Parts: sequence; structure tokens; C-alpha cells
Amino acid sequence: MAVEKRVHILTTPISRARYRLRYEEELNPAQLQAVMHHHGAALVIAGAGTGKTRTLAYRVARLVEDGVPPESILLVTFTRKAARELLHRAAQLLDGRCERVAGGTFHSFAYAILRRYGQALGLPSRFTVLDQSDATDVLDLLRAELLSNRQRRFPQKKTLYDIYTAALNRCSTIGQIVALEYPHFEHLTPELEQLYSSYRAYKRRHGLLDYDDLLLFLYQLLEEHPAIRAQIHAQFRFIMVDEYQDTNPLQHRISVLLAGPEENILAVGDDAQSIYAFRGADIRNIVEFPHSFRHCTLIRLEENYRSTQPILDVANAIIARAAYGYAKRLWSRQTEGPRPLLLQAEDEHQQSLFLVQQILEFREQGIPFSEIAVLARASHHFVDLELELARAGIPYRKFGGLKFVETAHVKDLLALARIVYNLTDAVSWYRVLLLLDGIGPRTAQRVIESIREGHLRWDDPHSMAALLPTLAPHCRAPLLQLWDMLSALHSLLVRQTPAAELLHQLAEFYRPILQNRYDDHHRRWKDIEAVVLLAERYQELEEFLADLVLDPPTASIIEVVAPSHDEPPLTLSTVHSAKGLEWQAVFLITLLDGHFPPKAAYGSAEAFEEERRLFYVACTRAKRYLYLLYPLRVAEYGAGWAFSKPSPFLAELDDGLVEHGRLATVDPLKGE
DNA sequence: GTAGAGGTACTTTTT
DNA sequence: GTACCTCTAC
Repeated sequence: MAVEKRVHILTTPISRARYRLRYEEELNPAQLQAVMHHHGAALVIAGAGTGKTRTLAYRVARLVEDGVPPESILLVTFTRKAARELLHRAAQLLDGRCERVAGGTFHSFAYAILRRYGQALGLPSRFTVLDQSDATDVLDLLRAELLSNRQRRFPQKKTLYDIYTAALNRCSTIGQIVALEYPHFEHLTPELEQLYSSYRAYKRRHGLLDYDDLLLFLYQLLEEHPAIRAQIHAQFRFIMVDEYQDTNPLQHRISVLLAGPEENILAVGDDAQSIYAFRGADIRNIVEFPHSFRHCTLIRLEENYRSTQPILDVANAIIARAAYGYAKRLWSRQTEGPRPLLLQAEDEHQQSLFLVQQILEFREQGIPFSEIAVLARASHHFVDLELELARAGIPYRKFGGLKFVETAHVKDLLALARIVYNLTDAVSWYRVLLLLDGIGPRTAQRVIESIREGHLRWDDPHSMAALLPTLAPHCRAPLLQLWDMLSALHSLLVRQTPAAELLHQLAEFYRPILQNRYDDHHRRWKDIEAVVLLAERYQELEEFLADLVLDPPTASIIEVVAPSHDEPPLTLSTVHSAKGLEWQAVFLITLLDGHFPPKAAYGSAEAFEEERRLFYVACTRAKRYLYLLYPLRVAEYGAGWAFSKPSPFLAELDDGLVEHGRLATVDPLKGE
């Protein structure tokens, strides 16, 4: 095999004297090395709180200062918010050019690329991205068709989705995933393969892509189309990937292809904070990253700037017991600080009451709500606390758990909008058709069939009239009304009508349906109004719809803010959603065996280890105050009250690392 | 073919 | 408290 030799121009960084920023003074030696790194691959192992974001922001600024066009830098982060914030920071350091850097998640980058080059893969010019629940619903639909009345024991729709997505993201096969993780379904592998193959066909027929398709098609495009790959390399010459410990094998392959022959890729991550294995993330990506390139510079950031040493001591103790990963000890110059408190509450309610009291006390001491967070393993751990916060008038916002775009009424409205954008979107049609009186699954299927066969067309006002006589009389009128409304909006769309105007009209159409279906339609209507308001930020409907799937708004819209406050709110967050963030004071609640870690984590050593890392991530969010709380009794689903054991991770904390305490409710009249 | 009643069994984390 | 399935009456 002939080795292709190429000659590159290596631009040397300009003389440091000409830099506007004083990199040497503002960064430690390891950070500086990462910031000055120019050509070739580099891996930055950045422990928690070691100034990873700062380093990335300075590197963006440095590249721009060296004359690298911002458009030729690609910054891949775990959420789009993280990319925006980082680029904003770089812009503040240097100037507005930094905000022209391309930034986003693997998924949003893939979407942008596929919109541009997708036709090379035979993708339609308009496609809709399915979120997880859409994808799951399609699988459920196809399962019903495939099975009809035969097999009884078949995986649930959620499991069907999990198997499929695991195989894809881990670059594995259905057979391997089933054998490894669902051995009890192994005999069904042929049926599963068949189901997934009809799932793929269904998506292709109806102009639909799921999250996995975005990655898979991007990979195929880079792998199989050298000319397009070359164009992409010409555009993006410096790649940075953050949170590399949470990339999956498919994303790793994409990264290698994106780096291209120049190998100008800088990956940043911390193996101790890998917490997304359930989504296919593989720690080996970061460990083996250097082997994927001709040469790779390894840089380690170890000095922690976030937390006091007593908090780091707890974190170190947790991660020291990890079964694998690099040995690592975080250290800080801030040796002084209160020891973390480990507190036992009688029940969840007492835990909540204490939090409210302590949060208010912190504020008295000058720590604002916005510098305080309550973290939990699962979002439902907040139920009791939310009531108490509302009662105390403490403003808060919640991250993680069910997002408002996932609620039924918001999905209904968005389904209407998606049809206006993409007539072939069968998932949305199905959802919308079932909203109409007298139309059920069978009729919906028949309408969708006839759309697929091209009988229904926006540009033919009579196409619906031809279909109607084949359907039961009672569903003709509502269907016609729906069709007239949608096609009118489609022609508005073609005439560049702003997204918000289209959504406003759709919302008015949906309003009576909402009022009919839900007792609490007043509350739900507020969400509908919020969606319309959100659309104001966009001109194009397409962009709005894509953003809602690729970058769904978290809590910001349904922020529960007590009316009297305009104070920045307290944060409630799942540990997963707290990744990368920090607060002066952090409360970690419901640290119970079976809750953190959840029961399911006992199934495998890997899952248990991931829980340990998750606990590590949680503790390292705190700058100065860390509270570890567990209630003795919690409400269990069936059995009312149950006594629980503290999380096994707490027992691993040696005496002296934490201060122990027990909460007691004192009646002011009687004493304890 | 559709709508609504009444039973069952789960609720980890997210692009 | 809820999401999902089954059964029965239009």
C-alpha cells in the first residue's frame, strides 16, 4: 500500500509579545500548554474544577489571536448551552469574533452537516428529527404490526429502543447487545432484527431521522464520501471535543474522521467523571484516544480551583475506591474550610424542612439563592422539597427529569407544526389524527398510507376530498377542517411567515381540543403560550423545530418563581444535569441504598462503578459547603412507609472526613 | 373502529 | 400519582 505523502504549511504561533491576552500570567503551566497547543492531536485530562472551561475558552481566544478564522474552529460539547457559554466567555476575553466559532453537540453538528450534504446519502431535503419518545412510539407501532397475535413475551417498547440505540452507538450488533445484556430475549434476535429493519425502512419512507441516525449518517458521509469529507476538513481545521469521557464509540469514530489528516484535534475530559455509560459512553475512548493518532500530546490539569481541601478530601476518598481509572488526587491551595456535613433526617419531609431553613440561613450570611444547589440522583426525589420551597417562597428552577417539550400537550402542538414543515412526517400525523373525534388507530393508518403513496399533496386542494369518501362518514368533517388549516399554514410557511405566527395559529386550532381533553387545561395552555413565545426567537420554523429536539429548553420556561421575587433562583438538579456546574453550597439529598445507587445498579459491577463516579461528580460541584443528607424513612410505591439504609458510599467515608449529625425537630413550646 | 372504564406494574440518569 | 394494557359498550 502506497503511503500518501503530503506537505503541510505549519503556521507558527505568532510571537507571544503580540498577544493581547497575558496567557502566561493567567494560566498555570499545564493550562498554558493546552492553550498554546497548535498542531496535532492532544488529550487534556482535566480533573474536576481544574479550570477546564477556562482553558478551552483561552484556547479559542488564542487560536483567533493567531489568525485562525473563527469559522474554521469546531467546538463540540455535551450540551449546546455549554458551547454557547464557553464561546461567550472567550468573546469576553478577546472580542466578538470568538462567537463565530462553530459550537454545539455531536447531534446538532450532525444535523447542520446533514442538512447541507444529506442528499449525497439520499436523505430528503426536508426531514424531521424524532426525539426518543417519538422513536419509541414508532417501534411500538411496528411491533404491533409484526406480532399481530403471535408471540406473547416480547420486549417492551422502551427496551426495544434501548437495544437498538445501544447497538448503534456502541458500534455493536443487535445480536451482541441482546446476548450481553438481554440474554432472556436471545431467542427473539431474528424477530428483533426484522423489526429494526422495518423501523429503518419506516423512517426512510416518511422523512424521519432519530438521534442515532444523525450520528450514523454523519459517520457514513465522512467515511464513504471523500469529496465531502475533504470539504468538511477544509472548513473545520481545528476540532475541540469537551467531555470526551462521555463520548460513545460512534462519536469517537466521528471525531477521528473529523480530525482528518492534519489531526488537529484536542479532546478534554476526566475518566473519573464518566457518567453516561447507559447512553453508550465508553471510558475506553478517552483512555485509548492517543492511540488513534500518529502522535498525541498528553496534558494533565490537576490543581483544583473550585473547592476547599476538606471537600476534595471527601471526593478523593470516593474515587480512590474506584475499581478502574487513573489514580488521581485533587488538591487545592484553599486548605481551610468547613468539613462536609453528613446528616441523618427522620424522613423526607424533615429533610426538606431542614433544607429550606438552611438555605434561608445561607442567604442571611450573604450567599444568594443562585449560589446554592440541591442535587439528587433522580428528579422525583425533589417532589417533597418543591412543595416546601413554594411554601417558603424560595424561587427555584429545576434541571433534569421530564422536560416540558415532552409533555403531551406540547408534543401535540409541535406535531401540528412538524406536519406543516414536513408533510411526510408520519409520527406527527399519527399523533394529530388521534386527537380528532371519531378517528382511531385504523383510520389514522389509512390516512398516513395515502399520504405516503402521494395521494395527499399540499399543492392540490382537492386531494383530501378524494380520500374522504373512503372513510367513515363521522370522521370526514374534522379531517377536512384539519387539512384546510394545515395546508393554509403550509402556504404561509412557503411565503416566509415567521415561526411564531404559524405556531400562534396552530395553538388557536389546538385550543378547543386541549380544553376538551384535559381538566387542567388552564395550566397546560400556559405551556402552549410559552412555546409560541419561544418561537419568537426564530424566523424559520425549521430551525425552531430542530432546536427543540436537539437542544430542548430545560427548566427555564416552567421555572417556578414565587411572584414576590425577582432574585436569581436556587437550583434543583439531577446529578447528571449538574455536570460542569458549581455552587458555593451544595446539598446532596436522599443518599439511600436503592436510590443512590438505585437498585438496578446492583445488576453489574460496571453500573455500580458508574454510580460511584456519579457520587464523585456530585460532591465536586461544591465550592465551600457540602451537605450529605439521608432520611431514615421514605415513602415507597406500594408499601407506604419503609425504613431504608444509607447509601453504601457514605459508609466508605472515614471518620474525620465528614462531620456527623442527626436532625431533630424541636417544638418551641416543649423542646425536643 | 372508537371511546372510556377499570385493572396492573413500574419510575435512573439524556442527546 | 401515572402510564400502559385489556375489556366492553356504543
